[in-house]
Amino acid sequence: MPLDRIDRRILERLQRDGRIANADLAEFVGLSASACLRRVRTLEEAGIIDRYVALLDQSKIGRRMDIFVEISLKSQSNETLSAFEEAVARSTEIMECHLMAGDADYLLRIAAADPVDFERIHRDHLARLPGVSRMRTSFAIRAVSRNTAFSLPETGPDLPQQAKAK
Amino acid sequence: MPLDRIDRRILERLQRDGRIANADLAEFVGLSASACLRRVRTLEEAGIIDRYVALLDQSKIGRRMDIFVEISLKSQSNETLSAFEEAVARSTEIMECHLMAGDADYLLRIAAADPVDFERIHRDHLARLPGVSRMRTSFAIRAVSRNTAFSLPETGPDLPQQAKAK
DNA sequence: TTTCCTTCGGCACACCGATACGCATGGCTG
DNA sequence: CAGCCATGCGTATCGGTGTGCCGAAGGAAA
Repeated sequence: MPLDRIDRRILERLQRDGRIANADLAEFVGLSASACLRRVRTLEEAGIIDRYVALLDQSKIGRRMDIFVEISLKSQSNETLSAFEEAVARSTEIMECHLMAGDADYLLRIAAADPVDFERIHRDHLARLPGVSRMRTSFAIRAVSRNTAFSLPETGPDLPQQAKAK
Repeated sequence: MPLDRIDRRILERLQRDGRIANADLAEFVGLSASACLRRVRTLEEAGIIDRYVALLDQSKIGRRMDIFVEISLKSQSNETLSAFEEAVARSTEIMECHLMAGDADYLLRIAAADPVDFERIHRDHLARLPGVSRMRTSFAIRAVSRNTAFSLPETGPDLPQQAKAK
C-alpha cells in the first residue's frame, strides 16, 4: 500500500497524539473531516495503524527499573524456540523480546519496581522459561529516551513507502 | 497518588485500547460515564497517563530491522554524558536509549528499513554522537513480542500503588 | 450520637464531534 | 469522448462528552 504525503502526515500526527479529534486532524493535514476519516479507516484496515494505546509514566506507577536479559538456549531446534517464545508471549512482565543474531539468542526487556520485585519476576517468570542455558542480566540506571513514533521521511511527493507486506 | 481497583482497571483498559469511548470504558469498569471521565482526567493530570499514541506496524511501514547498539563513552564526566544524551534526544531514528550499569554505558535501539538504511542511520546519526569511544552493534532477526502495557497487579482492594513521585 | 465536612458517584442536559450519506471533480482508459 | 474509479466536499443526524447539581457514604469532632 502506497503512502502519499497526506497519509504520512496523518500517521505522524497520530503517532504523537492518538486521541486527536478527527476534525482537528483533518485541519492539520488540510482535508475535510470526512476525507480524513476515510484515510484513517483505510490505514487502520490495512493494519498500518496497528492499535491505539495509552502510555503510562513508568516511574509514577512504580516501575523504575528497566532490566535487559540476554538469553541463550540449549538448542536451536524449532521446538525449543517455539516453546520458549510461547512462554514469553504468555508472560505479562516481559515487555519486549527479540530473536537476535550474535552471541545471545534472545534479548528481553523487563520493567520491575525494585530489586525485590525483580527477584519475584526472575523466580516466577524468567526462571520458568523453557530451554534456557545461559542468562545474562544488565540493569538500566535510567531511561534517557523512549520513542514509539517512527519518522516517516518526506521522500518525494508520493513515494510508495514500501510495497505490500502481506 | 493511590490507585484503587477501579483506577487500575481503567489503566489496564486504556493501555490496550487508548481510543475506547468513555461511555464504554465506564460500563467496563462499572461506573457512570461522568464518574469514569473524572477519574480518567485525574489520572491524566497526575501524569500517570503520560500520553496517547497510535502504534504502527513496523514491518508494514518498512522498518523490518531492529538494531541494538551498545555504546561506551570516552569519559563519564557530566558534560560528556549530557552532550551525548542531548544528541540522542534530537535524533528521530533512535527509538530507545538507556543509561546502563555494566560494561557499556548506553544501550540504544534503532529501527531501520534494511542494511542500506542502517548505513544511512549509522553515518548520519550514530557516527555523529559526541564522546563515543566504542560501539557494539547487534541485529535482531525478529521481534517476538512488543508490549507497551504494564500489568497492574490486583494487589488488595485498595493498595496505594506507590506514593507521590513528584 | 449528632453535626459538619469531604469525597465520590449518579443523573440530566446542552453541545460538539463523529459518521454516513449524496454529489462534484478530475484523471485514466477503452 | 464517454464511462469509470478514486477522492474530496458539504450536510444532516446521531451519539458521546463534559458540566452542574444533588445525594449518599464515611470520618472527625463536639
